[in-house]
Amino acid sequence: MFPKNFFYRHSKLVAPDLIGCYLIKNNEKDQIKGIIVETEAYSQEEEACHGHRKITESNKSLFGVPGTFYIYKSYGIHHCLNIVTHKENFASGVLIRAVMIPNRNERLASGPGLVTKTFGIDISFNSYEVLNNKFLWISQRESILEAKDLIQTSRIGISKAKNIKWRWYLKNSRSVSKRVKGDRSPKFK
DNA sequence: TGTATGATTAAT
DNA sequence: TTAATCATACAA
Repeated sequence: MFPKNFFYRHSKLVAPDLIGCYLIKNNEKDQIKGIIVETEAYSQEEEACHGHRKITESNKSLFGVPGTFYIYKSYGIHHCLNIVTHKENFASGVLIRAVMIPNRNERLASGPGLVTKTFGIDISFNSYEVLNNKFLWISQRESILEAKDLIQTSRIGISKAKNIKWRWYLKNSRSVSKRVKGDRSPKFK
């Protein structure tokens, strides 16, 4: 289980800790399970965060209780899944960018819009609890990951605060959306 | 009321 | 590199 205050920390601390954890969804007849291999942290104090400017109807769940979901629609097409972190009434969260198949280094969903598409996650999960959730939840990873297992780099697809390195991914995973130059992990075919 | 713009993806 | 696509934010 997660420590009591796991999500009550800065998003830049929670994001790397979510790598290796399981994202699980129960459907009527089956269950889908993946290992999180890529995350990004966002926080009110920097410009790329949706809540940097002010609270609105669409971003208000990002200001919610840590340990709940923040889901938004991107480019009018894709849903993106976040876990709210840090503290209430403060915009902060971790974007789940890629997930791989458990026990096999194979692609399940590489890209935030594909994660929600693969799992069938839409806005209806917005602001629901991450733990103690019967339909969609996250469970703790089984093994300890060390810093050498992760690559830390800058976030993708943003126009502001590009210098901040708040993106993490599992080294050697075939299910990452984009690798840094020089990372020679085998590409998924 | 009008316009610009994404925490993207897939195809070129 | 670019089109697709649309709700939202913000200006006027």
